[in-house]
Amino acid sequence: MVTDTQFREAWAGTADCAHCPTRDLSLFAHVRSEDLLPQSCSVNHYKLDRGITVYRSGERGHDLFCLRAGMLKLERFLPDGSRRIVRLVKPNDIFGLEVLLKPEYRHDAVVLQDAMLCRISAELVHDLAERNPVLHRDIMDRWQAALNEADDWLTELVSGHARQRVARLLVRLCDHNKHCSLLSREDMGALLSVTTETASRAVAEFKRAGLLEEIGQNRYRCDTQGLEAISAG
Amino acid sequence: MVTDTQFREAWAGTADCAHCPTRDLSLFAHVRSEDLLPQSCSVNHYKLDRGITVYRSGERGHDLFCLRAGMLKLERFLPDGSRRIVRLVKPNDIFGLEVLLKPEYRHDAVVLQDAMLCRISAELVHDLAERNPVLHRDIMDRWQAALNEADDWLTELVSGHARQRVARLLVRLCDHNKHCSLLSREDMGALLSVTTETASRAVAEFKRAGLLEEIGQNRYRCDTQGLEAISAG
DNA sequence: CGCTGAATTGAAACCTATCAATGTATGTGG
DNA sequence: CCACATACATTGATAGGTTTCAATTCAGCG
Repeated sequence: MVTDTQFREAWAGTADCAHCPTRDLSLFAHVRSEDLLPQSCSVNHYKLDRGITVYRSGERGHDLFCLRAGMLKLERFLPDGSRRIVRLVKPNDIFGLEVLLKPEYRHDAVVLQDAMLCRISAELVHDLAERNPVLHRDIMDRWQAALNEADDWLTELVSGHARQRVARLLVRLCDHNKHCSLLSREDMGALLSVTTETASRAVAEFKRAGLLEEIGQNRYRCDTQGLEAISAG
Repeated sequence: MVTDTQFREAWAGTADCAHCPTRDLSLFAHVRSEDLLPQSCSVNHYKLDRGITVYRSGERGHDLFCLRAGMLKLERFLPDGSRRIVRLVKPNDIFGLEVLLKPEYRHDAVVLQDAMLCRISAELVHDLAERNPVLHRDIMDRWQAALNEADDWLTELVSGHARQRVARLLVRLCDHNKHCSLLSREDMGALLSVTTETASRAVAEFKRAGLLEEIGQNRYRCDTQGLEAISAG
């Protein structure tokens, strides 16, 4: 987990939520601006490098997070030690919501791409919700969003042949320009319930077929049409 | 879906939520009793037979449900027509929560074992929440419960060999007496991402090995220890 | 008693996991 | 700057598991 010391080192400033450039996309979109002034709304943000674990499953904690940039994975461990990624966190997603109910995290949260994130205490959220009942709805929206994502995965990413799953994942990773950064093959495996080698074979095959074209350091241009054709079977 | 006519036929009475025998386990556990009197809290309950579809994915709706007895599945369809079960609903679980945010269901909800359920309008929940802020917390608890279930499935039921998955499912289906009713092999397949035949082979093997002993019409006594050994690999 | 749908079983083709080896990029110390 | 170590990706070969397609058995029901 990130220790207090590490948080201090990774500290990137105090957030000014009332004037957040992406406030409309944040959890506090509908909270009154006067409730978000720094004196009553204390939120810090941090820059965390790839590989850092923000929190671990079972660990006690009172903060939830909003990812501003980069990417994270939420993962769980099985009794036999194997690992499964259950969600990817993208910019403007909230993670660690579970601390609103119980001060304990339910996943390991690990940075996949250098991240910028806001740390928000559960207490603050509860206080704001009391004065801004509309926030309850926004919180529920976030919960539903997480559930939708989980359901999507259950339907799309764990059924069908390995190459279909990999293709579906790649399509999901693409941005609006059809560009994407790949996960490590091991992470792909942990996400799709296949082995590292199988994930690697599928990716390599897509590269050879020209469906993935390298345009930089782990940046690829994707032939989303072709990949979708494979997704469908 | 269940039409209004069918709901009328399946109608089993008006619920008296204030005196519900399982109120402590219900969504309204912490709502003031005076707010649950029949004149202000209109909830009907229904008896639905196996095979009935309560609602369909994409269908418009304003009611959520609490399952009192029996079992349901929540399923989704993939573009290619294949089917995946993403959750099982057990007594005292809430389903259809998503209508609190948007009047549209996100799964097909189908009765697996003859069910008794309460139908609660989203409007009622919103009204009660306004007067009983504590209800917000209970709603979030339900959302988190659904998410936990989804995550559990993502970690346990879709990884490992087919016989492991079937074994894990059977353990989950067992009640406190180690008794359970099996799903159809087709449903098991849709739930575990394996084919009907593979699910059947695993179940048949467990029967032969004495891990499942038939004690009645689709009722089995399970050797949970043995099944857990198989779950582990 | 035959009908129907579900469960089971068999055999072959196919796919994936496994184990092992090779290739490739990055970073470190001499 | 190069040699080397390390981590990760890729590839190959084989064993093993799952799907597929087909046939058979079984159970409930009119």
